[in-house]
Amino acid sequence: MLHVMTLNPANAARSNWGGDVVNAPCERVLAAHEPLAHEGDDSNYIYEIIEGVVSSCKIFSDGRRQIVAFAYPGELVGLGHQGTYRYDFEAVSVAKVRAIPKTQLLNAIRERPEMAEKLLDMATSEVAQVQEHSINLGRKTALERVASFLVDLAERKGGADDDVAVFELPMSRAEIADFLGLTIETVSRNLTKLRARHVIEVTQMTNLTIPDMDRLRDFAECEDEAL
Amino acid sequence: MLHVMTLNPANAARSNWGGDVVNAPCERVLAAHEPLAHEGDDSNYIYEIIEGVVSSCKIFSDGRRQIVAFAYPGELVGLGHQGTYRYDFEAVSVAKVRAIPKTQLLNAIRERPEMAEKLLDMATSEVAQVQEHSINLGRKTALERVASFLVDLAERKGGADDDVAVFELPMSRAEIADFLGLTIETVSRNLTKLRARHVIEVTQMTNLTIPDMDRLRDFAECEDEAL
DNA sequence: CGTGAGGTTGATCGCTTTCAACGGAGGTGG
DNA sequence: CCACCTCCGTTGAAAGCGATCAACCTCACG
Repeated sequence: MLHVMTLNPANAARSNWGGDVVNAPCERVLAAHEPLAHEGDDSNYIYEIIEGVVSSCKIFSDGRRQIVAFAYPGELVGLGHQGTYRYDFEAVSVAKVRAIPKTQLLNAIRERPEMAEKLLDMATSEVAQVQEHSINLGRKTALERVASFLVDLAERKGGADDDVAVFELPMSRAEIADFLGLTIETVSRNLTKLRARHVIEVTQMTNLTIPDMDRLRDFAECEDEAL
Repeated sequence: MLHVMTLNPANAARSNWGGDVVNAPCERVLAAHEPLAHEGDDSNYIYEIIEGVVSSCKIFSDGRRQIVAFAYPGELVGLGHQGTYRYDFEAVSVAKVRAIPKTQLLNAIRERPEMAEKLLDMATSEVAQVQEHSINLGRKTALERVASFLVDLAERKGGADDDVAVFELPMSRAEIADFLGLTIETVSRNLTKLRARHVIEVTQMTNLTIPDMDRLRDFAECEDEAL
């Protein structure tokens, strides 16, 4: 049965998709906010996130931005972009990525069928993530979106199904806003609202504590949080 | 090089993913609004759309709905839903689908590597579609969303890059609204706004004419409509 | 200690929602 | 054949949520 690999931190060290057997890994370290590739660039490489977070962002001619996804360690960026990239890719915080030439990936698929299966798993789990996010964008209030985002982040970072979560926010308010389809101000207001109700505790801007995940989940209005 | 197959009507008759070589196709005809599967059902089958349109819908406990995607002929529904389906699937109009047992699909992947590649293409193109839609939901105004939706629909139905498009709207205002993250009233208002500006012509509710696609594209605010 | 970037908070505006009424198409039964 | 009903779509008026505009705060850095 096809199954999606869990993308927990324990997997970060080794390659999820099996690319580690290929030599010349071509790793690249990115500073915070350093671009990895731009929309329209030739999509010669697919990038595997080793450490940190990378954003996929669409910028409109009038300045509007939408971050389509954050890619975390173990995930791929640039898969399925034929010819040229459809989005800007940029490191959110310091990040390390492995550049995989598309041609090499193609060969790997052809030679090792289990590789294709693994990539299919990753692609379908990306579909699931983006679909879940489009539900947030389409039908949730600002508060619910912020709460959903924090739930998602906490489940990635923190221990699996812990009741309490402590973690760092790698992204700025602006990036959260552009991901959630809101403004910086609205994100800030709703974070303080959650703080006021003691759903979250914020220490020095970038450090978060969630004393009760289930309470946060209530604010996210997700009946099926078991993704 | 990986490339996504074009999902134009010409391909609708035969199977896009190659499943036609497998016998016992198990076709199913659905009436308008007939459910194909429900969220939480065991995901034993993947469905290939042969004719018509099928929606993937999430329903909240408080009644809010979000249609995550419309699946058109040649596309798959249920791919990557492990264990149970994550959404309700339902025919928008009369539809014909082919039910493919998951186990059979798995075997096909293992035995025929080019099948895995094809499925990967379909999955990545689904990612692209959903990402594009989440941009609409996150950063576009109601008018832009409606226009974008019509552009998308016209490009699927009408001749490839025709200047003028004539086609039928298979879905109701409610379904459009739930797809675009709007209300029925807002969809209606913006359709009349487009009609008032002679961007579209509506005859008997379900029949649309777009005299100038580029003008409609202007309203969609998509600099890169070449997807 | 001055400066600037990022974050918070407040006041107002505007787009979309909500509530409500109306109209047309299709179906049913008298 | 027509009255009646229901569903769907449209249109109008009012309300509300998030955006916008603006001020202030905090902290890192020179």
